Amino acid sequence: MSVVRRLAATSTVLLPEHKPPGSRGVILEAALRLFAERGYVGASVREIAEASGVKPATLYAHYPSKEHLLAELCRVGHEEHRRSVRAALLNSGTDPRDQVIAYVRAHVGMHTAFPMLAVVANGELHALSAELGAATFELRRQSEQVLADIVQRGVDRGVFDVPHVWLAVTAIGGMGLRVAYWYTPEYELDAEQVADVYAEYALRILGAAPLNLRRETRGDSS
Amino acid sequence: MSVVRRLAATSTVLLPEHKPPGSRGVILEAALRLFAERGYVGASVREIAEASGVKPATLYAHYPSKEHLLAELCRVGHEEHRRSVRAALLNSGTDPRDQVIAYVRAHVGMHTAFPMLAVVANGELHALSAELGAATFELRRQSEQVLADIVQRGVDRGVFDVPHVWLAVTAIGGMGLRVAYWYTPEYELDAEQVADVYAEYALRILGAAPLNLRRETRGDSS
DNA sequence: GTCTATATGAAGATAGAC
DNA sequence: GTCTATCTTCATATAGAC
Repeated sequence: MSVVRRLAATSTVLLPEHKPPGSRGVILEAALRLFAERGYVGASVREIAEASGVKPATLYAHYPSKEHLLAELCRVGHEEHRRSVRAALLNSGTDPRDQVIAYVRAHVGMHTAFPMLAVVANGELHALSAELGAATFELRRQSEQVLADIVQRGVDRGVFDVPHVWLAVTAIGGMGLRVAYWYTPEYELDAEQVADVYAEYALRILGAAPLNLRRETRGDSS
Repeated sequence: MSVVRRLAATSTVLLPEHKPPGSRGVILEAALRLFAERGYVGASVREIAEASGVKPATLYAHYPSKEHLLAELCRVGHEEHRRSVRAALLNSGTDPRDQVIAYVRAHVGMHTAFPMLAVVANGELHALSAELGAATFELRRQSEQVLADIVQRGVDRGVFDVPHVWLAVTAIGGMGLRVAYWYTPEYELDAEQVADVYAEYALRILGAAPLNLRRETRGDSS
């Protein structure tokens, strides 16, 4: 028995739209939990099968290999991330500050809503072969670029003021990534509140005029 | 062959003071590299032995088990982190802003100087049994608490203004942790510059009056 | 699709010579 | 301390009946 869990979350949380029907979906969900808790290499096909209520051989009727299970989870995770960020940006207007708020709320929201998916998709991507991982890797690169473009546009307009654009992107992206490891629904703040606070921190990193929480705590809206 | 490396760094960087003399040290360093690149479960005793230039059985003359190798690396990593933060705080005076700068520079500096050690000590700690991991886990808890105390003290003095103290700690700590995964000595900024920029971002998260980089870019020092 | 049974290799660890 | 040789268990994956 280990001294610390790899992540705090205990429920799998894989949406119906992420999950194929029947045994295929049950197996995928079991793999998600075990990959998240023990890592890709540390979770065995036997364990995944047992957690799915089938025998190990049955698994190979649905997925050609354990690696294909990981590839599907990485793909689903990054697609959920992209879907969430895109939807948020479509509702955010043209102000770079609003766009950062939208991006960070979606980014953090994905990591609180699907912590296991985020841990696996980000933290186990390296275990995929070039063939199975290339598509997902490209999705990840694009997600970073979207934020970088927003930040750069804000800098160009004089709305943001940062010592280094790319380091702001790594800082904002990195603090959001980590949320998947410690967040649980039992946390004193709910996911919305965490996302709001992190969005405020992102704006502060960017040297942007405060929009959000400060309005409530100080009453000095713009 | 994988599509992405788990971390960008390629050199092991284990200081003489971290490393026992003789074969014991060579084995520890080989384990560090392999645990960092493939994870604890993904690196085999055979590989570690081969990378050390010894046979697998020889390894057991120095460490009672593979898990003991990981335990030593986790301990060394967290002790280096504590040592670095302590030294920085002893030179930082009593102003919470200076203390945050000192903490973040040391925190980020540890993650740029010893990326493999940081990745293993943080990212593989969960693989340790309660018995072997308890001491290291306590070190990690204390490190977080040190930052939390600094932030709380700044808030109490009215120097910092944050919507949520603990979320500021997770944000600042988390963005620093991630540095170990992407930083290499070939990066366009050197480690000092990265640490400085991240310290500035931490101050901004905390709503502190700018001290550092702004002075150089704007000339409005306090 | 799911099973039983198993092939094949690699894992962590140990015995005992030198 | 280091080696050769090996024990035992577990890994991923497959064959073929139902």
